[in-house]
Amino acid sequence: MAKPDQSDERRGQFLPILARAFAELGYRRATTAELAQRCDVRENVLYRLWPDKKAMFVAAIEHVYQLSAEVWAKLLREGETTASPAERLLDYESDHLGEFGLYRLVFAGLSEIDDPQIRGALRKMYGRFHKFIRQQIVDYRGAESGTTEQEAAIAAWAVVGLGTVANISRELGLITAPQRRRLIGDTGRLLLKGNGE
Amino acid sequence: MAKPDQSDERRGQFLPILARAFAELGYRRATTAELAQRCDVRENVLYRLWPDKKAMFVAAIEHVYQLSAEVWAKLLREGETTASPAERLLDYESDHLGEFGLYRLVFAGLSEIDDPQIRGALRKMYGRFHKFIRQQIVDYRGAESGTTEQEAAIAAWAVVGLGTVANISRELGLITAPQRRRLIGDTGRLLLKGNGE
DNA sequence: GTATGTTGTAAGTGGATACTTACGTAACGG
DNA sequence: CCGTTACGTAAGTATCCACTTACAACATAC
Repeated sequence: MAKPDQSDERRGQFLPILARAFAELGYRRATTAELAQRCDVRENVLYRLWPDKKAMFVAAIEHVYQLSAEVWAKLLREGETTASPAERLLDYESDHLGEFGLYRLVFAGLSEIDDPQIRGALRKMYGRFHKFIRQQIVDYRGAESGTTEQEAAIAAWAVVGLGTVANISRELGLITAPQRRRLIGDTGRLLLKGNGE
Repeated sequence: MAKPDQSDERRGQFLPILARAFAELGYRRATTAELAQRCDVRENVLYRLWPDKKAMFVAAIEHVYQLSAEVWAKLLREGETTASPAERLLDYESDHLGEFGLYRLVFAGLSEIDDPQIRGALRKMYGRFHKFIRQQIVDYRGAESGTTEQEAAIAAWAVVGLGTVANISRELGLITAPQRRRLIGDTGRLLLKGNGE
């Protein structure tokens, strides 16, 4: 009887813009007025698509994680024989670390960590990220290495820490690009292998 | 001619309270009204001690870093012979990780990273933290190991990442206390040793 | 004692901000 | 073609917050 609901399409259209705004400005400074302006609409248009600002932020985190996950999955599928999948991931991130601004969204979220919804979104995101890396470690080491789930999980957290500190030190201008590449590439391989037995 | 200026004492008295407030609430949500209430004074009393809210935050970061640094220095001085200083630090942090809330202040600061003053304070803090750890690594490995400054610096960043991710995953409830201890203790030792040669 | 500067109390201000309401318009289905 | 519903624009509101101002009480140096 009336115009068909195109809310989903519009959400998909605005999400990259919202994600970029939150990544650039942080949660508080990304005001709803600013968000609307960047989307080239009025504020209430955004409020028709999401119940509140928090929901926009949570959706942005989801969106950016999906983007990263797709890139990694593609990287794993396009199997070159020169290196193991895990090493290919490391080499890729050595050069493209955080290109979607995922970490800046995480930083923005961490300062709102007391909010249950934001906390939940971060938990989910970190949980999936960690699980993905842990699987890569298990695959890399192979069944005969005797690596326990526990050991792989801990090594995976260390790798996540590597990515996090690489982003922080880059944001603060405390590390050069070659150092960052060595940090991820070399230290990443060290963590990948583990302590040998 | 008048009352002597006791500003320094008062700043010292308020700083721990401010640091705790910023750590608990984050930068934006720690309003000046809240800060004043926790210090049991009016807002303008704080504004007589610091020019603005940013200066209070920067001072809080300094304060908390000093606290942590003093604890570590004491730990190094009280030399037990059972383990190397670096290992003692790791073991200590395995149990007392982030007890002064330094990381929560860092998270609060990271979302305000575009502000030059806050960025500067974080830079300084991270720089000194990293330098301290790097020195521990150099001392641990010894001159005969052939470890370059570069290698020690990169390993030190990895250790900082370990602490960072340990705090994040703890905040998000994604890691248990024993796992955290192994993450810092075991993986910390792996990074301390490096790749063997 | 008194001039001088410090400390405490109380109230306020200007601006920002998340979110809402009201209303005109246009597109689709029957 | 017409009723229903989505969509766009504009204005508004209530609240919050960093920071200020005005002023009284008080302690010290001389």
